[in-house]
Amino acid sequence: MSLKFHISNSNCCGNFYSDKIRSWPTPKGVTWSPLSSRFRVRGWRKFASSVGVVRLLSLLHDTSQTEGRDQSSYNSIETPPIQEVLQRPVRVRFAPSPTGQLHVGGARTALFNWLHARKHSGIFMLRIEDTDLSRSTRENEESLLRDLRWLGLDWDYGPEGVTNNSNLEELKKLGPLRQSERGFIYKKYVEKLHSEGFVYPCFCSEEELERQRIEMEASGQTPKYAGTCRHLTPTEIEKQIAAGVPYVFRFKVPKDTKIVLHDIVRGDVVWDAEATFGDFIVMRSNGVPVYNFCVAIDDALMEISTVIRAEEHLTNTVRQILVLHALGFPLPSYAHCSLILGEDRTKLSKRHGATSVNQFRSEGYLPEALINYLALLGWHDGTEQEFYSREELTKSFSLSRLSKAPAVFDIEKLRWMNARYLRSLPIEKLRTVISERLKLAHLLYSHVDSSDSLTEMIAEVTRDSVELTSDYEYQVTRIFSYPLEETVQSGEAAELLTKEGGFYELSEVIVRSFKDGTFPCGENENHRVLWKEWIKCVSKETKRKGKHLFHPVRLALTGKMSGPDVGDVIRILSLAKGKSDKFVPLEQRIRILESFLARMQQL
RNA sequence: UGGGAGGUCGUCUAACGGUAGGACGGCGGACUCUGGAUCCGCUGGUGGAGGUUCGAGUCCUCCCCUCCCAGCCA
Repeated sequence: MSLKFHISNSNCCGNFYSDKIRSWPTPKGVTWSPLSSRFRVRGWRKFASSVGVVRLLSLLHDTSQTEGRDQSSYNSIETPPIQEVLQRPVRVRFAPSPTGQLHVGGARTALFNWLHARKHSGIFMLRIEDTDLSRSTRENEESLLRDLRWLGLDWDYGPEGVTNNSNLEELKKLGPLRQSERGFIYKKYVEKLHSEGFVYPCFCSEEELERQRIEMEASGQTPKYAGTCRHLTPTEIEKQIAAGVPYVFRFKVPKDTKIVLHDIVRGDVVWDAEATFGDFIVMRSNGVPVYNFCVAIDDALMEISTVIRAEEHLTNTVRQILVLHALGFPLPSYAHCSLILGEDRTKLSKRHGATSVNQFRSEGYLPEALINYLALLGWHDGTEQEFYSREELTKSFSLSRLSKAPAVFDIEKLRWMNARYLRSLPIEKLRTVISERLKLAHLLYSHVDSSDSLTEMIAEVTRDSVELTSDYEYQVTRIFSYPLEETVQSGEAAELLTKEGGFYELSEVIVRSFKDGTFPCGENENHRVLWKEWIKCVSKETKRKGKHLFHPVRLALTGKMSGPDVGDVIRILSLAKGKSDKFVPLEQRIRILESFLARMQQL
């Protein structure tokens, strides 16, 4: 299908704005106070409903709407039936705004788009929506791209304006998909809409609009543009322009127009255009077009088959459909995915703690685990499967199985899933991860190879006690340390320090065994066997077993009350020689233990 | 407030109108030591009220609650 690129550029509207579009100055920062905080009139509705007023009012409203109106004059703009769209070649996009880091909500939207494209051998594009110049940065854009790559969500075409796939060369005609560089395109379409009477210049100042809003709220009305400039005569318009009054372009929201959306996730949704929005701005006074306009244009030019995005944009679809329809573009289909919420059931944001993909990476989550978790948040394939490889996801994914209800982000479950992924990692991969992490934390000399027996041993010993890759730092630091004094002073070992506790008795045995060379120091390849034998001998000699044997031995040799198998710790200490300077070697531990015993004897 | 979308264990989710099931968490037990490992067990839910039906999470009506849009943000 070929899309319209033709622009009617000549016949009207002169140079009203052509000069403005050239430069995109930084608009002043606007602080937005949410409407909810401006509306404090909660009480009356409760009261009214109790006496049935609301119902009565709504009935009156309904009659007034239909009364004396020619039903046939009611227009309907409808998105194509879902079945029909599913026949089209798949072209989807992820369109983030570089106003911050990629968060998990965005990542999930990107994932769903990616899965849909890959499943149907379609095209997945990345478009940067940076029309808010004051909040968008190149750093954010770069971090966005890096995070998507880390997640393995590769795009076929994007802001770079290049493609590796020779079959997709035609995409290059779109130009780079970065909205701040596409002003000239949007400008043409504003001109077209103006010449055809779909948009009009509005000279109301921001202060004036704010005043109107406050007034409307005060009188209990829904704040909406009053249409002050809608019916200005050409003479009045020229006069204002001549006087240098700044102006925006507003879209004339039509009367009696029904917007019908066949949403793949939400089903059929219907709005009355006029009841939903006042005339909305498509181009700011500084010549920069706004989100709802750019999205519509770009989705059309990119020939997007299905817009897959978050539910927060559901109502925005009305404005976008109006723009598309006015320009004669075919409508895409839409799939509005439910939102990800924080624990308090509000939209996930920074105050909910870790929410950005970047944070999850640095905290030691694996991309596969994050992908798996996000896919299952609001989607399932009807089976009870919980673990999906990327290929399995691609195979099973279906937009029609997306959940309508929003989902609370549960970091506990993500941790659990990450742990499962980490533990099932092949040993070679695990060793690489471990040695990278440990070197970064200076727990391992940088020259040590990841295939070293030390990393292998660490991988094996800590396998079941890590959930995040960053846990290796903590685990190894613990294994390397010998905090005997601290543990004793904390009082948690009090029981072991009594006569029955056995700490002194077993410490004596250990020191003696170390001195006469019968102690398994971890040098031997067969260390585990030797260690078991040694434990057995000690058990026989001291007539202790179970926790009465292991607890005191653990304390004496590791200085801690818990940790991995003590024999394995001894082996790690031996293997660490010459590979790290952050550990307390066995010999030193014995010395510390000896002096501790001596001190205790004096008391 | 107007328009729109939602509501099944604490959380994520299943259930042609036919036994409310699984997973995370929590709790308990087992593993001749520890446990953030593993295995086993337990816990706990259809927002509310009516109605239709032999039978309702599912269909109907009303109510309640949550979220989204209502900006020269996206």
